[in-house]
Amino acid sequence: MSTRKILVTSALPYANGPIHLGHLVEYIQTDIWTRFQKMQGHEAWYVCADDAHGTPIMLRADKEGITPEALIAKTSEEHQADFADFNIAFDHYHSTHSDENRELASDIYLKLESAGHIAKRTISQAFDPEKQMFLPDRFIKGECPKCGAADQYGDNCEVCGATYSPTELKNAVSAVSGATPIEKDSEHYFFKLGDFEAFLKEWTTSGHVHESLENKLGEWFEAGLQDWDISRDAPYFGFQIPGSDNKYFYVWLDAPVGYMASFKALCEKQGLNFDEYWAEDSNAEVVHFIGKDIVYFHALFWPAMLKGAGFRTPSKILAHGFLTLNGEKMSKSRGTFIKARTWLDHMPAEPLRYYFAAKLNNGVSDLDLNLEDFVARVNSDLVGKYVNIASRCANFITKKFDGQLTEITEAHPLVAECAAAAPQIAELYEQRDFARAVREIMALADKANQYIAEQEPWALAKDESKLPQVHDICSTGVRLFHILSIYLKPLLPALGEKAEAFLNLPPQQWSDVGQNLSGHAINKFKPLMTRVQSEDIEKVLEVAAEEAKAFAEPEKKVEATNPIADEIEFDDFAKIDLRLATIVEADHVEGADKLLRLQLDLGDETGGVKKQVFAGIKSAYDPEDLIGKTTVVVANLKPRKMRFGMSEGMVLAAGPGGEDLWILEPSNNSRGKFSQAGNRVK
RNA sequence: GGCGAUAUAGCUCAGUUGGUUAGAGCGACGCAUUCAUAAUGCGUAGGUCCCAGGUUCAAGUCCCGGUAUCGCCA
Repeated sequence: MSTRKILVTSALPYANGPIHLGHLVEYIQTDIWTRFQKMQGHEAWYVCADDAHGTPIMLRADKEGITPEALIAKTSEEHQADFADFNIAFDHYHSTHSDENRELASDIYLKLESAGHIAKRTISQAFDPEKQMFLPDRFIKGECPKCGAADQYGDNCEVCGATYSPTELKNAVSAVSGATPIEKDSEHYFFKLGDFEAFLKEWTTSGHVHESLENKLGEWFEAGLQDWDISRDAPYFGFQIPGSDNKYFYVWLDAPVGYMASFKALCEKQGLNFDEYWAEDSNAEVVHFIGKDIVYFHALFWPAMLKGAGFRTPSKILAHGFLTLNGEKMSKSRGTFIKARTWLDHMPAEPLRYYFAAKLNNGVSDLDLNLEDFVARVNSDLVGKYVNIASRCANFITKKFDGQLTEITEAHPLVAECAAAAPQIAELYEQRDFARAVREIMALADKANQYIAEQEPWALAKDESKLPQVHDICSTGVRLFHILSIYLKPLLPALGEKAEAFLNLPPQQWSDVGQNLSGHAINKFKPLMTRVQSEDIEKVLEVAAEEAKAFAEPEKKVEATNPIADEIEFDDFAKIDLRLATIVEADHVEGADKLLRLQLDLGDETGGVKKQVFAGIKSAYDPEDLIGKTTVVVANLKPRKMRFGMSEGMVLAAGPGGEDLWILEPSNNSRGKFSQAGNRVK
């Protein structure tokens, strides 16, 4: 088998927040695949970086009173600690805010520009006059133009699902300063994606992306490839575009370049040849693992950029689905948003690696973390089946045979069968069908346990003359455990190391599956892993629930502008006779700015009392809309002489004033009954 | 709203180009066993393959319509 050169990447996590379990699906998937390739003896490199640019990071740093550089340095440290503790073994972890990335992004841009793939034109965009900055869609809030829902973002409505442009939003405000955005012109730079249509059509349908994504890509082609806006105006945290005054690369332009930049840094560290992997004629493999949400960037923009700048294009874009928790989308407010660190505070990393692997295949379907299933599956498979094989054999070897294995016949049917599965399991790893690989491996573990149960070494051990048989059986069991350990090692690197320590073997490669352990001395068995406790899961969920509260509360912490009045006795309230009344007449009052004159009918219960009331609701109601409505009136208020006539009561209304004023109207009840004028309000 | 994906046992999932009686693991129940971290082995129960049409000798699988869930809309 020839040695492959493979550069592997995971999508770059954004430096604006912590790593959560959803992120980990991808990093664990990528890590398993890369570890597998390394075990095969291939030259595989796994690089990643923090995605450190863009408006959200700039604003967050501003809010925290630190520089963006300080913010991303802090985040990077946290991200790397999280990854390390999940045994994600990057060969290099970089940042898109790095010299390598600046050089590469500029280089790619300049090449695209000189080849005529960059267009410049002026567009009009929302601008925050207070902060003196252009506002991305996500930073404009207002009312949905379709359904009127309040507090919606500038791109789509979370209530009715409508999509629109920020300029259509009603009563828009800047989420940054609260100011009303204005429209402002600015020159933007565009990458002419359409120039690459023919290339991309060919590229995307020739095995570089998963076929289930071809439909989706087809849609995009059908809609027509549009120019991509790659510039942002200052202030912006990013790289200045060469040859421009105040234009910066849009974060998504330099993000994928970060893959190259991280690898470049690795090259300097390891003395590798960058061009061997990235030159146009490179025969190395470049494999990107991504989530299905960013296929557009990786399957269209990215290969087009590389092609246009004279670099090689990716070998594979591998997209996975999203993580759900107990069947539901992870949500910060519902307390199902679990950070990597929260998990690690209460649980070991490897069971999660195993569980994800057991459910990952090469498709893009979503993956559910069912916590009950997780506990049962991990304990049953790993402790009950796999570790148990070593555990039940080791004592005999240690106590009766001084830790020495016997002559193991590789021709033993079960050993032969187990070892013969190597190519098939390797192929499943290669195809990223980890779920199937896990099933195959566990089926072999079942067979090992069956074998030991049938042979009953514990029964034979009672008879001195049968000890050689016991030795054979248990040595075979250990050998089977050895093979299974190699199969599981990409998934469970830490457990694999413990297994190697027990087996007294150096770090195992895939080819060691065939290694004969005859006469080999093993070490005393120590429990390799402990069972996952559901109480620990509970703790994780409790912390997530706490965080959900903290997430929800700040919104409620508003200053009381209109505090509740002093307490009163019931008698005080009972003195007020509130009645339902029908508005029978309503008209404007000559010479009054705020008043409307209402003629009210207080209904039969009052003996048909009619009252004239002047109400200060002109700013919010037209008289004709009021006629026929039933409302609430203070019926026993002492009449008061006003300039325009007698006011014999008071209509109740709520709201701060102006257009924001609402009179009260009784609602129909659930039994379909209607209230009547004259009913007392109590 | 447009487009896409998914729907199979209590739970999590397999089911290859349509082809006998729809499978696995976990869970439940029963039995056996005690070397092993209450770990293993044998067995039993459990399914209207989301609903409704259609194609076919034959549909979990193909086609059409619907429902639900999820995602994407640069």
